[in-house]
Amino acid sequence: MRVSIFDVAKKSGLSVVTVSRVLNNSSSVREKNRQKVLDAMRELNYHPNAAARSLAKGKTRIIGLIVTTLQDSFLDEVVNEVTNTLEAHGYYLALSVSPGLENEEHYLIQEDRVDGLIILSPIKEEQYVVELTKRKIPFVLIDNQKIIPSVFNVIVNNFQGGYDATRHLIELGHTKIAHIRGPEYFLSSVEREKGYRQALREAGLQPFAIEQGAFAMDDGYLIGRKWMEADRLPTAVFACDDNMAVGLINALMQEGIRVPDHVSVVGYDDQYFASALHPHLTTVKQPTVQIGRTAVDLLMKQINGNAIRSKTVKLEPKLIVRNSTAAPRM
Amino acid sequence: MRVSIFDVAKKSGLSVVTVSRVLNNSSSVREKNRQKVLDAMRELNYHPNAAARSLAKGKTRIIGLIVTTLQDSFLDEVVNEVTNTLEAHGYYLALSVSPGLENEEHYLIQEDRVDGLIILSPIKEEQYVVELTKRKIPFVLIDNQKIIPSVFNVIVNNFQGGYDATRHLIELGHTKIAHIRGPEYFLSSVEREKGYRQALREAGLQPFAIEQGAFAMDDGYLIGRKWMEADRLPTAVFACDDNMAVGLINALMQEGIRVPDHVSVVGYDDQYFASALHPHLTTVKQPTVQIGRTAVDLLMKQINGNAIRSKTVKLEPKLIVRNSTAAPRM
DNA sequence: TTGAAAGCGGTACCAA
DNA sequence: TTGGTACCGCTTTCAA
Repeated sequence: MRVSIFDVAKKSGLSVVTVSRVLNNSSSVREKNRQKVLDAMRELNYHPNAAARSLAKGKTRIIGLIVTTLQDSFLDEVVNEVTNTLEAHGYYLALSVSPGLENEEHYLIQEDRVDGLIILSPIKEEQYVVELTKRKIPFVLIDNQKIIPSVFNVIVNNFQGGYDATRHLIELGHTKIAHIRGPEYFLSSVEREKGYRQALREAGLQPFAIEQGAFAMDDGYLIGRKWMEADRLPTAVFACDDNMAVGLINALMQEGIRVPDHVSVVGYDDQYFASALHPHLTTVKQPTVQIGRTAVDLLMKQINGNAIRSKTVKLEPKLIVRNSTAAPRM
Repeated sequence: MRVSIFDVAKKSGLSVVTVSRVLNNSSSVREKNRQKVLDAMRELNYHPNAAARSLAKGKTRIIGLIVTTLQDSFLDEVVNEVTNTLEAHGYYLALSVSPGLENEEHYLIQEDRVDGLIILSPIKEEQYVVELTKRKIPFVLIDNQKIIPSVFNVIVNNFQGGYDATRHLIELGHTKIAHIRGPEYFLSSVEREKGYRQALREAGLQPFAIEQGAFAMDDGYLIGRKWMEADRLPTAVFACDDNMAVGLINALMQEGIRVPDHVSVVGYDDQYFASALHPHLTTVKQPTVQIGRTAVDLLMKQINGNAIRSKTVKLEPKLIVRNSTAAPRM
């Protein structure tokens, strides 16, 4: 038989109300009685029932985080930070992997299982926006595609990231700088490319080449091979993500073209494997900790009805210089 | 104001009981009335309250999956399979990242938020076993360290994996076969090494060298450098995981030693990056789909009180031959 | 500081 | 096939 709050009340000789107060760290419980209650709980091996608490309070103390994939270093750090920040607020994280909201039947929102939701890099964000707004579930979008002014979101300055990466190559003395961009339906890809172009323009340079891939290592690899076969290699490349950067380096090294001696390469995202491989990849790191913290912050403010300055928070990425970039050979 | 089952009852002109029946797809509701209820639900934009249902039923319909890290391709596939299999059983998955059960305060088990738990590659599994057994929460361990006969677990035949990997190298004609093993406190490491040794023994060969790493790319890299500096390279290597295998290849290629032309390398786990990099890594793949399915299966049987043959299910890994292995040069 | 009683939103039993 | 009602376990008034 399940141990309920009544059993604890009986055992401790106090009422369920007092037990409940102890459970909620309420003030106004005589210390002596609090101890009695705690003792009874321990002896009975009592654990409160989450469903009953949620029902009575109208809150679950759970925040959902919906991600589209688990294959990303980015994710790991964001999840950690979100977990920790939430904990400080007395909330728990329920992670859910879901490619999209096809049937508007996601269990987290279906029955109000969460007090709020964070949605990471959504593909079809509008669906979430519509559904969650309708259900009045507070939510925050991270790294979303379209900026909807009425919606809370945390985004990263991708233009700046592309700019900084390219600027770094220019400052090293490169002039033949190519770019491997991502799919155009990702806002981030487009912005990074804009940053690349802007940096070149300011330096009076032309793009040496611009190729396109879909964030797969093989895309970078094949582009590298193509360049080598055409015997038209840039001296520096800014790739829209680490996968393509590593793929490119892989192709070059295989043919004995050394990075960064012959070609410098900059990636984007700071994936684990990219920093672990030699040469350690120069890349642009997302401010993962800040992203996680900010998202929770925005969510808590919504839930607690606090005033909010701006619904959109834009964070800055950070160039991390490692060993895949160097001055060009003369 | 929240829309409750009473509102639906009123609107549809039926009782809450009937509404509840519709909600649970109960038989014995006149089709006409069912429609009335459904219409009312739609009009009112009604969504049942999960907490109330859980409380009344004594079940949450949620299964927790606790993982120690998100940095693993293995995980992604298992999670997908678990999600799908659970769905077929009418359950939802709540994923939680937690390094261990330090304070025995994991929210998933703290307040019976789940009907069951799957724990993936736990470090300190005893803590879970003790706590969950005490709370009578059904659970299944995946890839656990110690086999506890009284506990349900899904494990993989790591001995076989090590054996197959090594056997593959032997069959290619290699005789100078080294091994990079993992930390000895992982049962899987120990078993894979045993498989390696057994395969060699059967072929009348001696280990060419055995080094140890901690599943980091850099470990493989440094071991590779060490071998090269000592000018004592094996012609084939079986690494205990893909990270170390890739790190090793990285070191070799950097010095112009070609894989598999000069050295063949086999990894373990089939991580995404390992199969994407060139040469595509020959590796041993965990049966992720089967693992996920089996774990859910064992859990459901526990929950439903079905008879169970064996509490431990051992699955077989599978060697995947790609381009990092070839016959030795004469 | 404490407790009695009325919910929170469903489900389940029993009777109609 | 339908509905009245007790109840799931906890929190929240309100009064003492």
